[in-house]
Formats: sequence, structure tokens, C-alpha cells
Amino acid sequence: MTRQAFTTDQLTESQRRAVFHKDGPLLVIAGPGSGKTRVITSRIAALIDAGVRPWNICAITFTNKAAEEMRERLAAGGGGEGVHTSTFHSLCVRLLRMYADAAGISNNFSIYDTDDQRRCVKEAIKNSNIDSKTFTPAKVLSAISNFKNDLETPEQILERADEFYLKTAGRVYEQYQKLLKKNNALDFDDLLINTAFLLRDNPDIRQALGNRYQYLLVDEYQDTNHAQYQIAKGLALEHRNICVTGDPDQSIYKWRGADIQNILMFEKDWPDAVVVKLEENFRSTPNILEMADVLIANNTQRKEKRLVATHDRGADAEIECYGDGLEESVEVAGKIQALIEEGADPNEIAVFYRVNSMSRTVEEAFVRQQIPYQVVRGVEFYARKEIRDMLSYMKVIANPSDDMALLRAVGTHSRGIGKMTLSRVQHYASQYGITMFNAMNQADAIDTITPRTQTKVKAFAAMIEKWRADADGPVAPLMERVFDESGLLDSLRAGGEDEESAIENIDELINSASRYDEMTEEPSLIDYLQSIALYSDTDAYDAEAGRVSLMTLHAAKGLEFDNVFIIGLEEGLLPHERSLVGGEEELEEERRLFFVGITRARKVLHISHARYRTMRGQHLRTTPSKFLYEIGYTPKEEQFESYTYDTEFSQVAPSGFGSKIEKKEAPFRTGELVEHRKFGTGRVKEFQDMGDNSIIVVRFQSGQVKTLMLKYANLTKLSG
DNA sequence: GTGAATCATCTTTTT
DNA sequence: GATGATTCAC
Repeated sequence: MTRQAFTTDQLTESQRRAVFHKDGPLLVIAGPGSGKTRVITSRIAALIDAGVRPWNICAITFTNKAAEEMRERLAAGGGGEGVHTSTFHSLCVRLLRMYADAAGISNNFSIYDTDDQRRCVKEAIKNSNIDSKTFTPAKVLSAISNFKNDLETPEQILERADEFYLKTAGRVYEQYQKLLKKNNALDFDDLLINTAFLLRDNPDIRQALGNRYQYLLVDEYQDTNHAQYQIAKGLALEHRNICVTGDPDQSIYKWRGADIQNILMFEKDWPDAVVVKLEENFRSTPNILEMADVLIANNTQRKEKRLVATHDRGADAEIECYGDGLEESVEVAGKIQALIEEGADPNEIAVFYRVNSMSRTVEEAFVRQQIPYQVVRGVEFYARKEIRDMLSYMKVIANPSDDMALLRAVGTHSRGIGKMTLSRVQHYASQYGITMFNAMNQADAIDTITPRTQTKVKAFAAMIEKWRADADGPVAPLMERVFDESGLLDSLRAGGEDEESAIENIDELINSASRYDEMTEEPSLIDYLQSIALYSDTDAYDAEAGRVSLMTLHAAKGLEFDNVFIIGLEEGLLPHERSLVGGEEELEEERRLFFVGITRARKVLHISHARYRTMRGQHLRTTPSKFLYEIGYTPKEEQFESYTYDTEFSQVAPSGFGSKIEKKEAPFRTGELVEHRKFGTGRVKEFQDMGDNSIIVVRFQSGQVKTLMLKYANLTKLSG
């Protein structure tokens, strides 16, 4: 029964300490390329060798992809079957379905993605009669997300709210939660918060789960938020066998609520914790590591940690300056083509960028030069209109309370039920406190709707009802049926060539559903929908695609490549403009992001910036990133002069990206005269200085009073 | 009720 | 510049 899942003599002393640590809390601070993944897998294998039963082990990873890979590695080692590996979110879905009653929810809940969330917040804002000028959906949503990450309920917020902003945000939060409840839906944060509360409020369940998962391992612990922290703690309380691994220098999700203190304070929480530091790096050349080291040393909020190289010296990283983003893409593509011609494996080449929109120019260059590539953006497929349309039917079938999905399903194509009808149905539903679906079922009772339309509405509800009767079992056959019977297929066919790709995409969705059916023991629609809701960008990464990979720096976490290209090292891009208003802390996170990018490279690293970049349709002058200076790079002035782009475009944007930011800093005073391109001259009534998001209220000569976002208003001061 | 046309809003990163 | 909301003609 003994089995060597790993060769112990290949482990370093510190790796061995982590692997063979038996009981009690363990903190593994693992630098990039320190063999952390291998240590975790070996540790699980060692536990099993020591007699721990696999199903008593729960490993929590950052992405579904990582969970899947861990399962594969464990299976390859033999004996790892039965170990529970998943992300926090997947685990929560599982637990919430298992203990739906105790959690006070219904187990066929919908999971709302960012788009659904936005719609809900909009409605919540409307319901709370709030001026949406100052309370934009995006802002309120991030406030709500922060509340949830800190495990604060609307009641708690309203109770502690002492100023207008918090009070209002709390009210919208309350409305928003009501709306989700009504729709039998949970958003991403709810999955965590509900599980945390489930464990907190039900000692018996907590104990049962603690006994189920006697050994808990949490990877990427530096990126856990407070809710996740509470969940991990709750699960581990019973047996105290909690092992967390992570690297504070690679924490890049603070904006999502990740609390770096979770890892920094682990020893406070578990005073008997054994701490193992893995500082040796088995991945990169010393040249690359020195650069990463020099860069991250600029961060003040960190525990000093060295990167100890184990490889021989290699080539120095190259830092290039290009005329503009287009040239950058073409040149990078050229270098990559040369690498491939020299025999490099495309699987071992990656291009990283800060924002998704930057993939387009690179893609175009790759297409032109016929370089095979994959854009690692898994969620993109599910964000397509036709896919969302198709899935909206499936969601209603699984959860008829989901008005959000119902509204979308009705509107996928014209069927004689328009906006007016829907708002009448909605009104009727809220009047009688029933779901829209039920209201549609009894449409003949809604006398604001004409009999003709009533028939159509009832027919739609009946159609859903019919599918619901056959909703159990495999997903793909039902989906195929719905595609046909809903009329969606016909309406796309009628659309001609434009919609051909839409049909192909839905066919692909059906294919993937049938793959799900095959791979899942007990396939069910609700399970399928809940699992695709948690699908992430990185899940689409195929390490053996034989293609060059394009991805954001965030998606690059956990991966490694022989050749890495990081593009767009410019102020406003990396560090991102939005982080500049957030002070030193956010700047440090941007620096960590760059650090993560650099340390993905094994041998060859290319970093580049462009003198001009087209952003939001504007060709703008850029400033080299401060991070470039920090890694010892000085832009050579004469390089810039040689580009024709300078003269050609300098009139379009003489001041450039950098100075655009400076302009915003000029404050406006009450009473000041200003001019607006459209509204003419006016007097400043009120000015709220909120940095980049400053709001200005102006009374124009026409008499109208406008509340404007300063950054979009484009106001000029009229002196005197 | 529908679809075309126009207007307004606002873009980081992601489970 | 893309996407969504709103408006308007049918």
C-alpha cells in the first residue's frame, strides 16, 4: 500500500519540512518558482502515506484550473483520488446546496455575474429613489462588495452609518439584497458570505464539516478576503490542521477585497504555527530574479524575502521602446516569430499586458505574421450575446424566480411581447408579491394587457413550464430542444450571414454541455449552470495548445514560460491610471503585479513601452512607467526623435496622457465662471473634489443646473 | 410593439 | 469606441 508519489531526496531541506509537517497549523511563505505546487502535492501524498484518508483532505486553490491540475497530479502519483480540491467559490456552492435550509436559501439558486449584478444595482438604485448621478452603479456595487467581503449585512451598515454616503449605500445594499432574494439569486460575494454565516451560526454543521475536512490546505492565501478567511478558520477550528501557502509579494487582488493581513497575521491566529520559508527559486535565471528583487524592494509594506537563484546566469532582460502600440505589437510578433524559427516551443512563449483591451493589436500582428496564439480569456465566450441569450432560457428553467433571466429570455428575439407588456407584468407581479413567471402564467388576469398579448405571454410561460417538466438529467439534449423550440434558432437563421457565427457559438455551447454531461456523474441543469458561472479566464488556458499565450498579468499568476514579453510599461497603464489616485498602497499592488509578470519568465524576458498609445480611440503621448526606472532603465531621448509618429500625431494630443492627469488636478471654486462645449457659459454652484471622480454642479446661463463628472465635462475656466 | 437612429455613459484587474 | 438607454417613425 505504500507508494512513492514523490521522490523525497529531490526535496530541499525547507521543502521537506513543509511536506512532512504532520499535525497543527503550518504557514508556507513561498516565493515565486519555489516549487510550491510540488510541495503541496507532495504534502498531500505524504499525509495519505501517513494514514490520512483522502476524503478527509480538502485543498483550496485559486482557480478551478489549479484544482483540476492538482487532481490530475494526485491521480498520477496514485492514491490521491478522493481528495477534495476546489476553489473557495466552488466549495461554497457545494456547501450551500448541501445545507440550503440552514443557510436560508433555496438550492436551485442562480449565481449572478457582474452583468447581472449591475442590472440589479441599477434597479436597487431606482427603488431607493436616489440621485444616480453621484451614486453610479459601479461605485455602489463596489461599496456593496466591500461590505460583503467584510461580512457586514445591510442592517449593520445602516446601523453604523453616520454620514450621507454610507447611509445611502446601505439603503441601496438593502434593496439590492431584497432583489437578489426575490430572484433566488446569489452573487459571487454572497456565496462566501452565506457560507461564512452558515459556519458561524451552525456549530453542528461546522463541526461536521471540520470532521469531514480534517486537513485543510489553502493555496494563494495572500489573496484571500475576510470572508474566505473566516470560512477557512471555521473549517479548520475542529482539527487545527490548517496549512496555508502564499507569497505576500504576489498579492494582486486587494481591489477585490483580498486582505494581505490574513497571511501576515497567520502566526497571531495560530500561535503554534510552524513557519516554513521557501526562498530558493528553481525557475528563473539570476538575471531575471535580480530584476524582480530590485523592483519589489521599492515596496515598503512587506516582509523582506530574498529570491535565491539556483540556475546559471542567462541573458539579461531586454527593455525596448517603440514608437507606438502598433509598432510594439509588430516588433514583439517579429521577435516571437524569430524565436519559433529558432526552434522555440510556442507553448513556452507568453505575452502579458495590464488590460484586456491591449490584446487586440497584438492579435492583429499575430494574425498577419501567422503566429499561432491563444488569448487566455475563458469568460469571453460566455459573455457573448447569443450565449447569454441561450443560457437565460436555461436559467429560467432551473430557477423560475430569476426575473433577470426571464426578462432576457423574453427579449432574445421579437415575439410580440415588448417592453410595455413586460413592465405591466412586472408591476402586476410586485403588486401581488409573486414572481414574474407566475404573473405571466396568469396573464389573463392582468387587465392592463390586451387579450391578444395576454395569449402570447401565457404561451411563453407555458413553453417554459413544458421544458421544466423535462429538466432533470443531462443538459445538452434539453438545451438543443430549447434552442429549437424557443424560436431562437429560427430568428438567428433569419438573420442571415451575420448570425451564422451566433448559431455556431450556440452549437459549441451545446457541445460543451454534452461534454459536461459525459464527465459528470449526476448531471443536472442547476449544477451545470452553477459551475459555468464560476468559470474563469485562466480555466481556458491550454498549456499544450502549441500556441503562444496572450493574457493579462492577473491571469498569469501561477504560470511559467521560458519566454515572456510584458508590454505597455507606461504611466497610466502599469501602474494603471486608476491606481494612481489610491495612494501608495495601490501603487505597491501595481508593482507586485509587475513583479508577478517578471517572475513568470524562466529564461528570456522582454519588457517594452511605447511612446504613443491608442487608448479609447485616442492616440496619446505616453510617459515611461516609473517601474522601468526602478529596474534601472533610462529611456534614451534620441530614440524617440527618430519616429515619424511624433510629428504626425503631436497635434492630436500635444499634452499627452501624463499631462491629461495634471489638468484634472486644478480645482474649481464655487462662483467661478466656466464654459461648456454644449451648455455654454455657467457659474459653479458646487464642487466636490474627489480626485479623478470629482463632481461639479454648474448653473448655466440657460437657467438649467447640471451635475457633471469633471473628467467628462471638459470645462474651461473663464478668467475674470 | 418593433427597429433604426441618436444620445449618453464611461472602461482595470476577476471569482 | 462600444455599449446601453432613449427617442422616434412606422
